[in-house]
Amino acid sequence: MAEPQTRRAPTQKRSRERVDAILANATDMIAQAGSDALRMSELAQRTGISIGSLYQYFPDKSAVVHALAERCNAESRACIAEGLAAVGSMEALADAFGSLIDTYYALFLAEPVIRDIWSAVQADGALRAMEAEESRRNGALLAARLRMLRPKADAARIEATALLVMHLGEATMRLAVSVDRAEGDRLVEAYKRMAIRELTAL
Amino acid sequence: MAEPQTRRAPTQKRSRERVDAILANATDMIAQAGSDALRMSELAQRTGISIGSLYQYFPDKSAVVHALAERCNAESRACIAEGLAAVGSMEALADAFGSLIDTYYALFLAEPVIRDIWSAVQADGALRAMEAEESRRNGALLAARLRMLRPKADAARIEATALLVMHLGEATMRLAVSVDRAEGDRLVEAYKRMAIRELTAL
DNA sequence: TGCAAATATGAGGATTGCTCATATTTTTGG
DNA sequence: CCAAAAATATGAGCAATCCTCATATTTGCA
Repeated sequence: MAEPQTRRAPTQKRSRERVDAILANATDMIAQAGSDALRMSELAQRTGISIGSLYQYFPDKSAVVHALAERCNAESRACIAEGLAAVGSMEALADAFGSLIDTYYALFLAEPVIRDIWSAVQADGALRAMEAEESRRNGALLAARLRMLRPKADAARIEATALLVMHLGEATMRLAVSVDRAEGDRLVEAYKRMAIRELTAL
Repeated sequence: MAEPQTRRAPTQKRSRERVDAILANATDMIAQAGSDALRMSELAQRTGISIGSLYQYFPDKSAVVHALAERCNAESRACIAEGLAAVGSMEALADAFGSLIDTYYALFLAEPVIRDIWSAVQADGALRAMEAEESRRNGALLAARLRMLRPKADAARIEATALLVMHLGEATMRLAVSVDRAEGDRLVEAYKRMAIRELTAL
């Protein structure tokens, strides 16, 4: 573990502010020109620091993208954990899952840059693996609830279903925000129907 | 249309052979070292041609990846078109769809490099858009059949469902080939159940 | 055969991630 | 309060890589 994203732990206040400024500027750049357009030299210039200082905080470009992705992941992880926290029945799970998807979708719509950050992640081999891990973690979260609610069901099947449902949820979001709003809504609705039916059928 | 992937149309036999050799070597390189490791200079060297010649056939690196992806897309497009060709009832559609997925899955398992080519596509902004187009085309193929079989159903909903089912099929494949075989099989089975249920419910 | 068009070549221009020797600022110890 | 040491900042420049273009070679054709 150690320090996967920042080179030196930003202990001083100035350091933390600087890391925040770097990430904010990186987000702006990606939002404005797409994930392909993130240039380390420009990022340093925008932040008002030298290229060397930028590399003092982030060991490489990948780490900047990683940090951005980690923020998104943390946010959605929190959504998921909170949404599933107090679920005690299959009906409650279906409801919770449905509003979870709605929240997640709203988040994607409100922050279109999330999609571009995802693209940036996909462009980097190491980060793709990290993202797969994240998917698996979210699947495990859902699987844990399902095992509680369906103690008789086959554990492996629960595991696979939970992973699939989460993974396809992400895929649906990315598709939904890339089409016009009305169709995006229909896609999300269809996904919710499918997913909830599959979960309750376990 | 014109010539989206090769700079000059390979009219002479030598040219066609050369293009094939380039693509074969590109496939090998991606298979061996991942999609990040495709170097134009190395590709030229392996093929036994100069870097300049390589650029005579492909306007840029993106075009090489595009050509590879186009081959995969053509193959799966053919699968889909063939599989859905003679479908006359909803039951037949369900069957056809099921074995379509099986075929597609087998293709992915047999050619793991397909996944890496997909990664390479994702790493390029323009190619991502191309891939979205492809997804939409496949969705349209399925939607056409569905409109025949369900003339009363809402066209927009059919459209959205078909697109979603196709898109999630691709997402499922990518996930399934990245985990161990037994779990991959379970994921594909779960997806088939979900998708067929959603289609027949239209 | 001889000329024109097509094709091949690879040195080098341009871009960009990243390093490292040096300079500056901050902290610490007396 | 000062000097030494530690931490941080700087940006010229290295290395890797994509791609161009002026030149050389090969091919097709009259």
